[in-house]
Amino acid sequence: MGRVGLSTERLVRAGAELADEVGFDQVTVSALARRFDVKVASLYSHVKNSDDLRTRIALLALAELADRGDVALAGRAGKDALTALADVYRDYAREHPGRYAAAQLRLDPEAAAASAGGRHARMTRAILRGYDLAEPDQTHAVRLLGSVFHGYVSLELGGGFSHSAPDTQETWTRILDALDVLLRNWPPER
Amino acid sequence: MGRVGLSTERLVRAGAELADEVGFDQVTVSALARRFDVKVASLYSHVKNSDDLRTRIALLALAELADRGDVALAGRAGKDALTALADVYRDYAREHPGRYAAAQLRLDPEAAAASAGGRHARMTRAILRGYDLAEPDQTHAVRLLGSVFHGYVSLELGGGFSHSAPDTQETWTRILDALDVLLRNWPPER
DNA sequence: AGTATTTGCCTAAAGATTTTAGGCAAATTA
DNA sequence: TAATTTGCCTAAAATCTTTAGGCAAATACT
Repeated sequence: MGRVGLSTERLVRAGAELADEVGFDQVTVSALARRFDVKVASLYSHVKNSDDLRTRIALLALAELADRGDVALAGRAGKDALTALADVYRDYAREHPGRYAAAQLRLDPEAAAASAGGRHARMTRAILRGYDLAEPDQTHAVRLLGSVFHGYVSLELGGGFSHSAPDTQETWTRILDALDVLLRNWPPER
Repeated sequence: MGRVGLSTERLVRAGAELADEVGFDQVTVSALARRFDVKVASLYSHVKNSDDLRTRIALLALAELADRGDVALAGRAGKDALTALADVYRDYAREHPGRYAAAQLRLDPEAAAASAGGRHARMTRAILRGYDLAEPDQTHAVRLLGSVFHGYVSLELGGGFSHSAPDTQETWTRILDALDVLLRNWPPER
């Protein structure tokens, strides 16, 4: 039996696909080995252990998301940019639910530092350049946007908004309208 | 060896404690058996399987959260109610991270129907009685509030806001202020 | 080309978790 | 006190994780 050509790269990529197909928590070293028609032990030359595999998938997802964000933000500002980045998260989660779940994995400090997390924070902050917010309000707003993006996408994906009258696209549009208004009229500290 | 007095109740309760201590995804039938100093197989008389156990912990968490919400909302309206319910989620997540994670478990339709999910939706809608929102805007607002509550709490818990200048309590307060303003001036469809 | 070395996937094996089946003794009921 | 139910047990199979050591294919060197 010749060599299949395993590599950390390929394993992580296949792991991400597997996650999208069966759910991130069903991603297992064994399942991945089956997918390559290879014995389980063979994977341990390319990946430290199960946790390492999952962390790498999370890092891949975060990087892919950041890449999409960069593209979406290029040449946009204000509400245009807000909508574009918001849609990046929502669309990615719908296209790649397993990867999106992976991106939510709690990373240890080391992995977190090496992750695209910083890029995400910078992208959100870039959006706010189109609005007139000084610190610390800008940070408050960054956190609000992060919360809404993540919260909405995660609830929608989890079916929290199912069986409901106004469809979720409509709500999404109106929420982004509302956030735009809010950012243009950010209430001062009282 | 006599009987320890296992029951579904006690197992689920202990499972919730275990989740808070070691994380929801580390909650395992085996670990629970060890905690009761009992053989693993003994648990299977009280719980169908691992999934059943986890689902029951999720249902417990959702019910506890709803109970706290009821108490918090009693006699409150408007921004007072908004803040009270928001704090219920945030405080619960901080006190019981494992349970909060459990509450995020994706339930199958049957379990979802039997869950306190409906109570949560009703509580959020109750808050909006203090604001002047007709359908479908009310539903949009319900979804926005749910997104912010869940998104913020989940990001804060995951350390997404760490190493940061304005502390998270400050941001939380300002976000609730902002939501209050937004709900009082909900932008019409354009 | 021929040899040496590294690399990649394998077999073997141990430990853990999940789950089912069937048994015996303690608790409950008659 | 006898009969029945109930609760925890032992046994065992299936799956997953992980480590150790082996052999052959790919790569590098003379």
